Amino acid sequence: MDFTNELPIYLQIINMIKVDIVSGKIVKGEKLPSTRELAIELKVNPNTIQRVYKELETEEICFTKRGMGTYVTEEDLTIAQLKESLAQEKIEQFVAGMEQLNYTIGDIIAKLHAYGEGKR
Amino acid sequence: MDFTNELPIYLQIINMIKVDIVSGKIVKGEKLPSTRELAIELKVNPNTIQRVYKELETEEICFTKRGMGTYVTEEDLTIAQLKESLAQEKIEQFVAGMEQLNYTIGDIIAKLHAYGEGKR
Amino acid sequence: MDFTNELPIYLQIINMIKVDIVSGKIVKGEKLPSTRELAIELKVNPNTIQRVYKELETEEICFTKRGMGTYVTEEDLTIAQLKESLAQEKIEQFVAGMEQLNYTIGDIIAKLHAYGEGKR
Amino acid sequence: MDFTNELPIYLQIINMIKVDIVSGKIVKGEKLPSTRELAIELKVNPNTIQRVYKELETEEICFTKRGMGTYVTEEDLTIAQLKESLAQEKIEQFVAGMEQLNYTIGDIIAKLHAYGEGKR
DNA sequence: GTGGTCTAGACCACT
DNA sequence: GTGGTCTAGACCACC
Repeated sequence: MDFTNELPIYLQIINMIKVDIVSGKIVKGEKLPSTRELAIELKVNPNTIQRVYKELETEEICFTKRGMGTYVTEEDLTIAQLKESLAQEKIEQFVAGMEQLNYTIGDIIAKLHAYGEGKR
Repeated sequence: MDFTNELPIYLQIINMIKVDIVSGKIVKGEKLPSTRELAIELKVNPNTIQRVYKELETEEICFTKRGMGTYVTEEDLTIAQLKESLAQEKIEQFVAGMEQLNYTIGDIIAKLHAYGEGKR
Repeated sequence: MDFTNELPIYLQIINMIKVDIVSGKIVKGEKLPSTRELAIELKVNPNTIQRVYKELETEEICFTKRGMGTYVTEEDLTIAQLKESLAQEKIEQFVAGMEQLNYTIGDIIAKLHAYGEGKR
Repeated sequence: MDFTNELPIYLQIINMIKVDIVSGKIVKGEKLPSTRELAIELKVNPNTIQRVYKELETEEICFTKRGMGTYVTEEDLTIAQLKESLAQEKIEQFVAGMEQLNYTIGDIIAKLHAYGEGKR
């Protein structure tokens, strides 16, 4: 795990954790590593992880038990919404990029069908 | 125009020019700015632009007339192939990202349909 | 201005600014002091003010122009909602405290009427 | 029970006991815990409780029987006055806070009516 | 000059 | 041990 300079480290870590939650690599209710642990693992300052966890908490993706640690929300709905919003973001970026190349949505869907056939 | 550090600047410029060609912002046969001109415009070292033009020539997307400048290819087919390869790259990245979120290709196509409906 | 230890300093500052906005001491669109300025004025670390401004921004009470400063939102509605929520919070605390003393809401209103008369 | 640093601990305890008396949680004539007992329960120095009881005696809210302990006054009037003064204090703080938000007494009463309706 | 990010290290409250 | 807050000081991008 290393960090490109384009995006703030803390946002990259947030995104990484979100993907892990949505993909099921981290399940609902699971305890996240302690701030110090994760800081060492990712070779960043504990304050950076602290910021990550705090942001995830204000987005209600995680919650905290004082003195116990930080945990992924128990709410399936929240996780489902998170998945939706991450997907929506990717779709918008993708479609915008393709439209820049003069593809219409119809074109894009056609190409995806072809791509799906190709992989089979 | 500014450059993120993730990708070498020259690759970012190459990509920018490719998109402009495919999208029709720069048309076939059109003259590109001189290396010095473009270097100043993008606040970049002229050598970087040299490298860009050389690479575009190697890919047969541009050609150079000695003493006259660098021009976009006249070949529609080359441009069409370029468009294809750029699109293919975007698709692969997009699908990979969505699969990381546990979406299948079928899911993705369905969501794109919905997205297309939503924009109409 | 000094800070009691009960509440984190940054929350106290946030609240102070919110009250100033709601009361009209700071008007919509107005520029807030720079992080460094306010830090010196309140004898606090600039990072603490940074945290304050960031939080106010995520609550959409302020917005930031990079290199220009932090400004109060232009949205009257947001400010009105802020006023509502601050008032609501105070009311709930007050009523809870009074109910602890065995006053009903009816009692409370009666006492407030009397208090209003008394001040006149 | 824990104590914020804003107010001297002994004043916080005094207030806690006053509320318990006014709310009826402790009834008139009832014996209060011994200083040592209460000190242990609240994890506080016994001298602090001594001071609390002494102050409550000065205010004639409690009285002491040598060798028997400290008791809540038998006077209904004293308790009623205590209730009044606690309520008055809360009202003043509340109204001051609301006026800081540009609410008039009329506004406040209207909002309390609405709040009462909402809870019903 | 402005805000934004990050590190280093400290102290606190809670379990 | 956990997270929460705060200070000090650094470097960056933008204006």
